[in-house]
This record gives sequence, C-alpha cells and structure tokens, in this order.
Amino acid sequence: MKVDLGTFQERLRQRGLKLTKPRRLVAGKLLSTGGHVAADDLIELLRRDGTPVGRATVYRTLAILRGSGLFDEHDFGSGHKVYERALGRPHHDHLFCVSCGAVIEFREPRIERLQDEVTRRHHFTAMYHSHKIFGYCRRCQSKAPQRVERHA
Amino acid sequence: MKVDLGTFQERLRQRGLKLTKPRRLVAGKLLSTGGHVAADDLIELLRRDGTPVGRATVYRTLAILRGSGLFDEHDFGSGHKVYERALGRPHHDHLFCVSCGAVIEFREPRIERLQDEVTRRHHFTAMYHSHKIFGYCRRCQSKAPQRVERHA
DNA sequence: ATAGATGCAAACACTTTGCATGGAC
DNA sequence: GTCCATGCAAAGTGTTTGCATCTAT
Repeated sequence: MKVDLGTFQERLRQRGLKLTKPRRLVAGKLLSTGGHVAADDLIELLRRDGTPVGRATVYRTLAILRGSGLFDEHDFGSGHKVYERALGRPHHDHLFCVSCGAVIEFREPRIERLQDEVTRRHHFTAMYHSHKIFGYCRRCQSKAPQRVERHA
Repeated sequence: MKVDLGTFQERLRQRGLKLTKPRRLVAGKLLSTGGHVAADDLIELLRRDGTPVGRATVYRTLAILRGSGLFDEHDFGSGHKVYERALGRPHHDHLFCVSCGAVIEFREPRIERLQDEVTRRHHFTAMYHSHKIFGYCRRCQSKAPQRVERHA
C-alpha cells in the first residue's frame, strides 16, 4: 500500500477536514524524512526549507496523522514524542540505545502471539501495545556497565 | 526479601546519603500505599497526614528510590510517572485499561525468553524493558469500540 | 564541624489553548 | 459565504534547579 499525500487527503475528507498548505507541508516532510521524528524537528526542518509552519499547527497536524492511523507515536523517554509512518508498513517494536539514542526495529511474531494469550487470560481487549527494550546497541557495547538486566 | 526502611537506609549508606525525616516519610508512604503512585499523590497524602514534604524533595527522593532499584518507574501515558515497589517482588509487565485506568500485572516468562533472543539477534545489551498492552479491562469491555488491535 | 538535604519559588521543556485573522470548500 | 484552519502568544503540566537555610552524621 502506497502512503502519500493522496491518502492523507482521503483520510481528512473522511473526517470533514481540509487539506491545507501547512498540513501538506507537515505530512510531506514527515514522509520524506522517514525515521523517528519529533515535533521540534519538523518545525525546524520546515523553517529551514523556507516554508515555516506554526508550532500549534504542527502539533495539531501530528494529532490528526496519529488519529488517522497514518503515523505511530512513540515515547522513548527522551522528553518528547516521535512519529514514524505506520500505514503500509508491518508492525514492529523497538530496541532503544540509551547511549547513542539509536532506534532499532524488531519483529517477533511469537511475542505477539503470546501477548494475545496474555490478554485472553485476563479477559482484556487489547487496542495497541508498546514494547521497548532499553540498553546498549552493538556500537555502544563498550559503554555498557557490568550489570545484568534490570526490569522496569 | 523484606523491603523496609532499613533496606532504604542501607542503600542510602552505600551511596553516602543521609536518612532524613522527609526521605523516611516518602519511602514509608510509598511502601504503605502499594499500587502505582504518582509524585503528586505522595505530596497530597503526606500533606493530609500533617507531615508535608516539599515537592522538590519528593521528586529527589523518588529519583533515589528508583536509582537504588527499590522502586520501578512507569509511564502509562497519563502525563505523570508512577512508582511501584520493585525489590522483593517478581518482575512483571502491565495491561493498562484506557477506560478506567486500571493497571493489571502479568508475568509471561516465554516472552522474556524471546526478548533475550531478540536482543542477542541484534547484538544488543538489554538493561531494562517496558512492555505495556493498552485496551479495555474485563469490566470495561462494553466501552470498547468494535475494532481490531492497532499497534503502536 | 561539615557535607549533604530541605523547601520555596523560579525556571524548564514540551504541549495545548484562546482568539483574531485567513483560507478551503 | 461559511466553517474550519492558522499562528501567535499565553497558559498549562509535570518535573527540575538555584539558593539560602537547616540537619544528620
């Protein structure tokens, strides 16, 4: 499934919203950037492009993109939320390097299956989940303290 | 393993810190409350007890308790962090009801094992993880929208 | 005695909101 | 023309920090 501005327009229509220039700019930049981008990054990037968008508008647009299921929002505890394209991409979870901030995606269907089992066991209806593993990535091994895994 | 103020004192000593009255009050209240408590809850509870502790001190004490491995910190996306006793309790992860805010703990060693496999695969050294499933608890089923699981 | 702790208020960082103006439909 | 969107600045929220005072050791 191709995810582009056309898809965005379509989703906006479904909600009776307008496709404005600022919204096109935010969505476009988000799509072209890929990766895990924060609101401030977007504001800065758009400003540098000579097409500044007000911070309120950026936040409001991100809320729409998230609410439409086009983008996922993640909080890696860095004090700000980051966004990544969701539609048209397979689901995955993340490893986060506490040393360099690298975000590594992983897919493990067996974990997903066990999750279903857990929710069933608790008569719980899952809507979404967040599974993050924090530690040291391959390149930051040397900075890791000599300790075993602690859970949180 | 019994976790009490004595353990706290011991951990403080190890770091060259003092066991002061405010710290005893915060740790004591946290231990007696159980559950998942936020900084503001503590401040309010202590104030009501007639033993108020400054907000800065509460936050600073929570940081120590967390850093000493006595308490875990969780963010369920409610805008504030919550704390729960960690030492002397088995590790677990959480289901969070987006309707009533209920926090349900679950243990699933098979998921933990698969996690290890994932980190090994990526040459990643895990320090801790956060696995949360959001949705509707048994009692809030009726409020759940008719939709399949969405991931985030 | 002295290094560390307290508590107030001010500072912070991220995000949201009120409101007058502007633009999509 | 109507209703929604924008953008500024101000407000909000949870948390952290500077600093003079106090206290456990």
